[in-house]
Amino acid sequence: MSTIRDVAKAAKVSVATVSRVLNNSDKVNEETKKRVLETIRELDYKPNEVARSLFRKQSNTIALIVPDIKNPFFPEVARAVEDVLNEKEFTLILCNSDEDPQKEQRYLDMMKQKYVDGVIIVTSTLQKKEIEKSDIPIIALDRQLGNSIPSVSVDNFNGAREAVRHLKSAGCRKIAHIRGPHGIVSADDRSDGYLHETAHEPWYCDDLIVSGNFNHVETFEAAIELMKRHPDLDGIFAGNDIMAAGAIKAAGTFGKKVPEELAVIGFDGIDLCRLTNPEITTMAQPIYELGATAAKLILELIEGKELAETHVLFDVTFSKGQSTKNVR
Amino acid sequence: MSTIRDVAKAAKVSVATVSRVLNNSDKVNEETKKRVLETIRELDYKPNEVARSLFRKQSNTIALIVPDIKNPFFPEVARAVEDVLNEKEFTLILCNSDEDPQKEQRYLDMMKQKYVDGVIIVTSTLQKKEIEKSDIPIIALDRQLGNSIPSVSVDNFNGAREAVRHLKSAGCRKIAHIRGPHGIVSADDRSDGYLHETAHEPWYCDDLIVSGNFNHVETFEAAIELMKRHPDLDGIFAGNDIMAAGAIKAAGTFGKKVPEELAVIGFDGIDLCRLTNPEITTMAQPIYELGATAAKLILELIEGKELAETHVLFDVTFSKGQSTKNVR
DNA sequence: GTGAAAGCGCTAACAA
DNA sequence: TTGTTAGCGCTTTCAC
Repeated sequence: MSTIRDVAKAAKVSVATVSRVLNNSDKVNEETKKRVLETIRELDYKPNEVARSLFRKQSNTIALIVPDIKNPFFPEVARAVEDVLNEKEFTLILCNSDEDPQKEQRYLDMMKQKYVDGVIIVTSTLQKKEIEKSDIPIIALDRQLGNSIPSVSVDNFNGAREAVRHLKSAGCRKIAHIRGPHGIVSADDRSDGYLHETAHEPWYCDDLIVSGNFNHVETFEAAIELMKRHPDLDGIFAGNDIMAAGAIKAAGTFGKKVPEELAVIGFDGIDLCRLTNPEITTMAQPIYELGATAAKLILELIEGKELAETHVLFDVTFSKGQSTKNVR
Repeated sequence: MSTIRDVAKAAKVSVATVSRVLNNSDKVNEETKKRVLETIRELDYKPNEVARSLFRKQSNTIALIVPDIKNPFFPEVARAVEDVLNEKEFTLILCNSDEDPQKEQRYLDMMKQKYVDGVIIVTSTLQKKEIEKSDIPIIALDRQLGNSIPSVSVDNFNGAREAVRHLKSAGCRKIAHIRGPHGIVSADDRSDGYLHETAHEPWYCDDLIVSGNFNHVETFEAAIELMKRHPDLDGIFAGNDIMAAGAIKAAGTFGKKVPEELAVIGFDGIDLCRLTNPEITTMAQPIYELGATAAKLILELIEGKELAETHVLFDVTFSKGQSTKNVR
C-alpha cells in the first residue's frame, strides 16, 4: 500500500500539500490539487486511518456493548446503529458483556486505549461512577443509568400498564405476570407497571408474579406452575416476547387454548411475534429507532454538541396478534 | 491519560525500558521492572493501542461482514466469533453488507485502512479476484468462495438430502421445496440436494419448487399457492427455519394440520425452532461452532500459521421437532 | 500557495 | 541491562 510520501513524490509536491488536498483545505492551488488527486487515483492511495487516529486522538469508531447479541432484541439495535454510523463513515465495534460488570469495565478500558470515540451501552450493573470517570462519550441504551448519563429508552412502566389494561378489556379476570430478572431496570419497571394495574384488584395475590428470567425454558416451567396453582388464570403478561412464546407453548402443553382460555401478551415487538402460531400480541418498542437515535446522539456528543434532550423516552405501541382476544 | 513518557519520567528510566517491561522482554532487571510496574499501576497507565498499531501495522481487530445481523443465524455466529476473539484480546468489528458487492468492497477497503488484521466474510457476490488482491487474511464463512480462500461451512447438499429422506420415511408422498434466493450458494446447494432426492420420483414436477427468498412473508404466499396447486401435497422442505415457520403458518391458515396432513422441515437450527408451536423439525447447523472455528482460523492465519485444513466442512444434524411425524 | 519540520505514542535497532 | 534515536503515516504549525 502506498503512503502519503509516495503520492507526494509522484506528484512532485510535499506531503503537506497532499495532506491538504486530502482534508480539502482551501489553501491549495486548483492546478496542483488536480495533479495530486490524479496521482492519488493512479496509485490507488488510501490514507492510513491508524496514523490519522494517532494524530487526531479519535478513530471514527464507536462501540456497542450489549449483554448478548443472541438476544433477538439486540441485532435490530445493532443494525440500526451500524446503518447510522456507516453513513458517517464510522465503524462499529460489538461487545457482549453478559451483564458482567467486570467484562463491561474491561471493554470500556479497551475502547479508551483504542481511541474509540464513544460507546453505546446496555447495562444495569455498571456503576455510574465508573462510567463518569471514563471521560469518553457514553449513551445508555434501553435502560437509564442515573441522571448524568444521556439515555435512550422506552416507557416500560406505562407500556406494561397498557398491556395489562388490554388484557382486562379483552375480558381477562385474573392476570399473572412472568417477569424478567430482578435488577434489570426494564424488567423491574414492567413489573411495577403490572402491579400498578393489579395490586388493588380483589383477585390479586403475590404468587401471580413469577420469574421467567427472560428465557423460554424457565418460562415454560413457571407458566405450567402458574396454571396449576391458579386454575382460573385467564391472562398472562410476559415481560418480553420470548417469555410470551414460552407461555403460549406451556398453555398448549397444559391444555389451555390461546387466546380463548388464556390470553398472552408480550413486550418488545421482535420479529418472532409474527412467526409464531398464534402470532403474539405485544407492546412493541420502536427497536430500530432506539438504536438509530442512540447512534445519532453519540455522534452529536462526539462532535461536541449539546444534546437537545438528554433522556429520550419512546412510547411503546400496542401490536395485536392472535394470542389475545379482540376487544369488544 | 498518561503516556509511556510519563511512566518513564516517574520511574526514572527511559521509555525504552518501560516499553520493554510492557512487552515483557527478558532483558530487564528485576528491580527496575518492579519499579516500572509499580509506577504503571500508580499512574493507571494503559498503553495507547493506536500508537502500537501504527508501528506494528496491525490492530488486534478483526471484521465480521455478514449480509444482515438481523437474520437470526448471524447473531449466534457473531457471538461465537466475539467469544474467541475476546479471549485473545482481539476486538470485533461488525459490518452489514446486504449482499451488496459495493458495500462489501467498501468495507474491505475501510478495514485495510484501519489495519484490521483479518476478516471473516459471508458472501456470494464478491468476486474472488477482489478478495485475493486485498492481501488481508480472509475466511469465507457459511459459503465457500472458490478454492483459494479458506472457508468454514456445512454440507448443505447432503443436509438437504437427509431432510427430504426424513420426510419420505415419515410417510410423505409428495414433497415440495421452498427455496432461498438464487445465487446464494447455500440456497442453491440445498435446492440441489432436494432435487437429487426427488427429481426421479414419479410425482415430481418443476413447480414443486417455489421461492421463499429466506423470509416468512414471501414464504407464506408461496406456501399457500403451493397447497392450492397441489392438494395432495404432504411434505415441505424449507430452505431455512424462518421459511419453515412461514410454511407452518400458511398451513394453519389454509386449514392443513401440521404434521398430520402436512409435514414441514427446516434448515439451520436457530433458536426459533424451539419457540414455535409445533416446534420445528430442522437440519441443524453447528452455528456456534462455525463462528468459533472461523475465528480460530483467522487468528491462525494472522499469526502466519499454515492451516491444517483450508476448507472446513461441518455436517448438519437432524433435530426433531413436532412439525414432522415420527418415523415408524 | 507551498514546504520543512515537529510531533501524535509507541517499538526496535543500535550504542553504551 | 539501559538509553538514545529513528521512524510507523499522518496533520499542522510556522516560515517562506
